[in-house]
Amino acid sequence: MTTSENNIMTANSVFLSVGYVDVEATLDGGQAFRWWPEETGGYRGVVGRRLLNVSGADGGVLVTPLDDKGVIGLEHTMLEYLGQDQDIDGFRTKFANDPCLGPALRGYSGLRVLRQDPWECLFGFITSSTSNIPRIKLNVGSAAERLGYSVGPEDRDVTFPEPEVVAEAGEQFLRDLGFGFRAKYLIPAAEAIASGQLKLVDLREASYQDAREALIDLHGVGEKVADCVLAFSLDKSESFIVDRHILRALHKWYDLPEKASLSYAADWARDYFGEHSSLANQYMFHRERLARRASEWGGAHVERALPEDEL
DNA sequence: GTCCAGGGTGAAA
DNA sequence: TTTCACCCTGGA
Repeated sequence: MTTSENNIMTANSVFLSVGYVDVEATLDGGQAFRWWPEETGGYRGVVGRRLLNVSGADGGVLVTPLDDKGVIGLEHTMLEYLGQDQDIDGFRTKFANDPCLGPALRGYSGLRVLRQDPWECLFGFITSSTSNIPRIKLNVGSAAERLGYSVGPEDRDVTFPEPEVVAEAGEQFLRDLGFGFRAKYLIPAAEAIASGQLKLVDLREASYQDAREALIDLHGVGEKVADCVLAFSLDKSESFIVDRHILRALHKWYDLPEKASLSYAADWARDYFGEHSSLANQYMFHRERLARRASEWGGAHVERALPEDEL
């Protein structure tokens, strides 16, 4: 990873000169589930063992430690977490004239694909099955509060519990926290990782296909969840996540066969977007969400001609 | 109060 | 390939 010399470290915070980042959409937009807005601005969360506030700043982000460990190491940690080594410039250039992404990229450049801890990411997306973001945050947050290690004054200021601890807690514990049927998937997954049967971090070095198959071998991990974990924690920028919203977007903007299944659509998109699939995926998802919100507000019909000033 | 959707998966038809 | 149960929370 290259660290920009324009990053500025002071006693209380680190400014990362990484260009404009939409902190809300990136940290609290469905990639990660343990970032919370603070009344004083920015988002509060834990990365590794560090309790942080991350806020948007002119030309980058400002990272402020909320624990007593100072700023040492934060630059490296957060550049990595924010996916700064991804080929954002190449992506922007290559798809500048794309029917869906072109307009989005011209008016909007603040999305990043996070590089999270693989275990926390896997836990979060197994939990996401037939759920919604508020509930996922509720579930993941409560499990972390009960099982994680405290690194700050608030209940939420905890590290994510190790797989051993989750495995030890057991299925009924998670059911009592409101995980529902997902509890019976999470415990075996925790056991597989705790035992070393599945070495998650090693999948960063594996091919996309091999890593994907290894994840899908876990009960409760299908193609969608696997692609989320691959994109958001295992360095697989060729991963493209297809849910029903993305499928609709693909039909709207591209010449996709009428009756394409989710699986077919994902293959098509990976072929089309290549190594930029995960970035394309985030921009498409965000654009679709903005359009949906706009229509829910009873406002302008933005389904077809998306006004660039709303991007 | 009821109804329903929510960034799915696995098993059975 | 399609259908259905699986849990449960918040909003309509």
